[in-house]
Amino acid sequence: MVRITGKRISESTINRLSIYYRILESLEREGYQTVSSKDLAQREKLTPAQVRKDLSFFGQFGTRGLGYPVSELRRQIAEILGINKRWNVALVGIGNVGSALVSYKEFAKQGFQIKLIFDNDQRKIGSFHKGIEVHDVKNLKSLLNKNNIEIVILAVPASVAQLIIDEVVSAGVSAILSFAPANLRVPSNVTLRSVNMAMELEHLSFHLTNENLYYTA
Amino acid sequence: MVRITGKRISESTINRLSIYYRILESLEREGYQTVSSKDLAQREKLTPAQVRKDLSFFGQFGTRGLGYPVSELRRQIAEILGINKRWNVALVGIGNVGSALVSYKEFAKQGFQIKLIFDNDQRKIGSFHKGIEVHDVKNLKSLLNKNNIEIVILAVPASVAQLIIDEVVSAGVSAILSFAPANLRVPSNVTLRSVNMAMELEHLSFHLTNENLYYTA
DNA sequence: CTAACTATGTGAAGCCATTCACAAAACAGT
DNA sequence: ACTGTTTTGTGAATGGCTTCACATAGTTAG
Repeated sequence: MVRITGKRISESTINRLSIYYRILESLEREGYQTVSSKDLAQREKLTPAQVRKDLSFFGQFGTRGLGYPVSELRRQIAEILGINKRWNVALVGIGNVGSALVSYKEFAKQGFQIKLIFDNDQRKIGSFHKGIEVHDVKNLKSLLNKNNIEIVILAVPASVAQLIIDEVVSAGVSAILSFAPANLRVPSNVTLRSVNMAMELEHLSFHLTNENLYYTA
Repeated sequence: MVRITGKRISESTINRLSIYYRILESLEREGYQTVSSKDLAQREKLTPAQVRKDLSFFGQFGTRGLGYPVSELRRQIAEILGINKRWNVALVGIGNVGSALVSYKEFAKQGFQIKLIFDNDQRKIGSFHKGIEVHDVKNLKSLLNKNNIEIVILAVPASVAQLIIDEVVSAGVSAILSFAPANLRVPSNVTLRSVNMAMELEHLSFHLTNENLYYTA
């Protein structure tokens, strides 16, 4: 899908970069100086070739005969993933899921800073969550622009998700993370990631339901 | 990966079954009797061939020249996904994320019933959430067995996630949904789905960071 | 400095999911 | 009943991701 200097980078490769990043964080804490593609692969259930191929899309980071420099590679992956900078995030919908997300420490740790919260419930508008004021969703577009919001997190009911997405897109935001249990559409220049917990559970129940049939050759 | 009567079913096919299911729910509400693979595909951005191939793994549900019967197909997919029955679910970790999950109505709607909650915080143990008592995680294994828990949802810090997974697995549970931002391991007979919100955001920041380079041929 | 070893980087091969294309089957109108 | 149209179901072709395999290059020990 994605190309960088002429090469196509698959979504799975990006996923694995996130995984490598976490492993490298651990290795750094554990005091390792270098790590081989073999060791890196063993920590997950991947092949060494996969690790090398993934990294090769972005440059040459290793030393033959020695492996990859742990700290340096971690830094490089952070740069590739864009998590070495700060991102301005807005959250739409401060119900159960939204509240949990505001308190989710992992976000801030990685540079994702929630700057604005929106809701359409008059009782919530004006209240504060973790020091952030809840704004009326009517002012969504103008406030997104004024605050240079780059990423929007959606924690709203499925029924209104598409409406809000359209507005967010028209405000020029091109990265959206949705928690609505709905199938949503965005233009091709916008990246939408969708976490659908119901779908995850359906995967599990599928496997539970069909586990005795997996190998019915 | 998965085989049913000799055919390999990919994870993506299962994902799409969930999607078809939601579309069919809508179509049913809208009063449609039948739907063609073409119409079904158009609602998502899929090809008609994809829809037909996905369904063909599980049987023949359509009528040539006419299409698929909406209600009947929805019912059939529900059966394939195993969401026509009730599942006993336990939740481990009743922090921010855990609390949101307990209140998440979509779960119950699909037959996923949270029967037990666990935590290791003495202040939380004995309290109630939506009518469900919080138990000491020390009693995890015995209570999972006693209550015939089939699915476990993990909303615990990354640092303890693997420990709890190991215990859950040893209790005989073979379906786990984790919200811990960690890379986790399970035996091959256990299905683990992992929702890692930090990874989702990293995807977004990758795309934001590299969007000007996508087509640098 | 040399020899033996280790591990990267990458073209080629293999494999798996998606798409194509068409025969088969049912519908609809006459 | 017949003809033309619609749409499924599926083997074959395609395309893309993963794995293989090896040349290359750097390390380590003597």
